[in-house]
Amino acid sequence: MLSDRQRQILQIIIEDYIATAEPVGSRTIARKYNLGISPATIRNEMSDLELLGFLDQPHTSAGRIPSSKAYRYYVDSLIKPGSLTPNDIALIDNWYKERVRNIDDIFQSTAKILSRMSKNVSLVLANKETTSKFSYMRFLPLNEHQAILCLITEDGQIDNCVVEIPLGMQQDELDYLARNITNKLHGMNLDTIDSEVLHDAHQEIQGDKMLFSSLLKAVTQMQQGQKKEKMFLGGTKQLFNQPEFQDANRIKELLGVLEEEQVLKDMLNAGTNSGLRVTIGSENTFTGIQDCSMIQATYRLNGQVVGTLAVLGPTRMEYKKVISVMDYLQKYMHVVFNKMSEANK
Amino acid sequence: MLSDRQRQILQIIIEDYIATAEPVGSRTIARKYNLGISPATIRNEMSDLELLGFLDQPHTSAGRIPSSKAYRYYVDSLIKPGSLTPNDIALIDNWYKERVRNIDDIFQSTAKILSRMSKNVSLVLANKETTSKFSYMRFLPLNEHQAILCLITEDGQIDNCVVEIPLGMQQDELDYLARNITNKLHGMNLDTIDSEVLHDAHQEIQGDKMLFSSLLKAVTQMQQGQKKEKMFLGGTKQLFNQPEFQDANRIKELLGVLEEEQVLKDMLNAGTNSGLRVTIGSENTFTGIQDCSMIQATYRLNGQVVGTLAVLGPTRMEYKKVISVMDYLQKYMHVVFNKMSEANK
DNA sequence: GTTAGCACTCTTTAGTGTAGAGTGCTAACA
DNA sequence: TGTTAGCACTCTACACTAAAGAGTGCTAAC
Repeated sequence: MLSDRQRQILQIIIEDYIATAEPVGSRTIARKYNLGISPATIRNEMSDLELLGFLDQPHTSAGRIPSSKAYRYYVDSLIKPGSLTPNDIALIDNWYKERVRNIDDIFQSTAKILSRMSKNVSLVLANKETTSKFSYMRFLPLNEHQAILCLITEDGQIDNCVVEIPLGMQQDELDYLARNITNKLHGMNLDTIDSEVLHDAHQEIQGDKMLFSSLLKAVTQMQQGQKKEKMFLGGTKQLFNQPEFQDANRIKELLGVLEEEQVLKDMLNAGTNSGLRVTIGSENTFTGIQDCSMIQATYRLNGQVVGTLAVLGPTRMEYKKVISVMDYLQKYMHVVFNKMSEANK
Repeated sequence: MLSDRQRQILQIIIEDYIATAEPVGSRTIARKYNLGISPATIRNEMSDLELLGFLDQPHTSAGRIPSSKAYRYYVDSLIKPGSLTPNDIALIDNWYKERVRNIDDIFQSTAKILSRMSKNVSLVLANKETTSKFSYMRFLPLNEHQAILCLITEDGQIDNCVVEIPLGMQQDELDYLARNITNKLHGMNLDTIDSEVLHDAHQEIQGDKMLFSSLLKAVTQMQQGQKKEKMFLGGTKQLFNQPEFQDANRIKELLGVLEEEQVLKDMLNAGTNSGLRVTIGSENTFTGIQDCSMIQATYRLNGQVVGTLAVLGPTRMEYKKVISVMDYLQKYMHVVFNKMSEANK
């Protein structure tokens, strides 16, 4: 529906605006880019593009800036999948080598490098929703009155809580008890164990309420530990170097959004189905970021969603670059994760 | 060294400026406060106070604002220990009742209420530096190749790591090993155990490097877990509602400071010796907050520093109110902590 | 010692003029 | 019919000016 020339002009305007943050005028285009047509012709095309809703004009004597519709068209139809420069690739590779010790480090490092390369805020959500299977339990002695109740899953996770020993109960009785309960629960998915399932165990404990509630507490604690979502933010300061966020009130508003961890989580979880998701300006349903764009990608391991990466910035964002970076990071995380699980074997 | 009248005028200027954030002029004072003297007299006194270094003048035709020296004098000599309003007390009491489940909740809640009542940023540093004594270790079975190494301290803390079982070694051999090492280490302060101390243990393991390094790893992991300082921030957004922080660049600078967790920790740890510490404006040695004041208090339990509370804001701070709030919170945390350890008994 | 009076200083706000950038329209051209 | 040169027009940004307002410092009188 757009002519080749219109597409060309639109792309130039978008990319020039992304680079300079200044409205783009017809003369600028004619001067900077060699299209072989005069400013007047460009003006006519721009006028048409504005009617079609692709361009906005801040005021009569300013150049044009791209509308949300233009960015959408740009992302969907104009961008060709680019690749990173060798420099960028080397930067990322070294980045991880120096920093990664455990899983949290991976997410943390990813947040940092992502914000650094995108010059915007990065959000990394670690979904630790893994469903492990219950293996066995033990009471480790502590003192006369207390013991440590340990739950162990088949994949080697362990959780514990301190319990009161019923008066007069000996360690061998506790061991017996642990064995019996273990027999009942062994091999069960951790998240299917609830107070009802534990009811059988209750009989083992012969109605000792304290012991039972401790057991329940340890189980739910472990379940929650598994479900935990962790959010890593990077580059808040950088975001406020963007020329669109130089106003104190705007900064405060954005800070408000970034402080609400739950809102951020909701935002990231809203688009976990597709591979890569770009939400542009007014497409955002969350208040406070309607002049922002967000690019997010989920990262899966063995089919399970392990994390979500996202970059949040002004609609005037380097979509091409950010998308390439996220693409690469997605692949890279795979490698890093595999290395890590190798190391744990 | 100051006359009664000078003290009175100084106090009025400070408190008026704290309340309004506007330079205070001689006519304003004469109009608002009934001192029985004319603006001209007040002007003379103000002139003297300026010479003495207590007042500054932004420009010739503006009123006066208090200098750091004035705030210092105010805090040291003019403030009378005030008490909170019943409203405030009720607010705090309810605040904790609703929110506190575990230790981290206490710190988190404290940060929130502190920032809310001070209208500035609150910092709460939880020093978890407790030195527990090593009790015993165990190898819990996991699978043919791996076991879970558990370290238990006398106060019931437990830490673990997954270790490779040397080829062909049986569980009873592991148990034997654990018993022997336990005999050597039992009762030792956790932080005195290092690779040298573990050398004896090394002989027990008969030179198995893997096992030894796992043991070392578990011990250091546990030591680090003990040392962990945790920082809770509250009310960043509120700080930027203060009229002195309405400039985008100033906001960015402050954000930079608040993002540097290590700097904040150093700031808080710098004044842990005294009970209550007020650092005013240029007294601050950390860059970026030289127009800020910080009020901090350490919270001790059984003589050990458990946490540090602090409020960071512009030098124009409601010292009186903040000091009372921190006073109260300090006492209140004591109560909450005791309740918590009661519950754990 | 206190105070009224007054000149002086400085900020703030509104208003004016100008340069510069960019557009839209029209008429001429290929 | 598409393209372009030319020109009037619009709007912003910036500099400059003027006037109002707040507050001081000084002096002379009480």
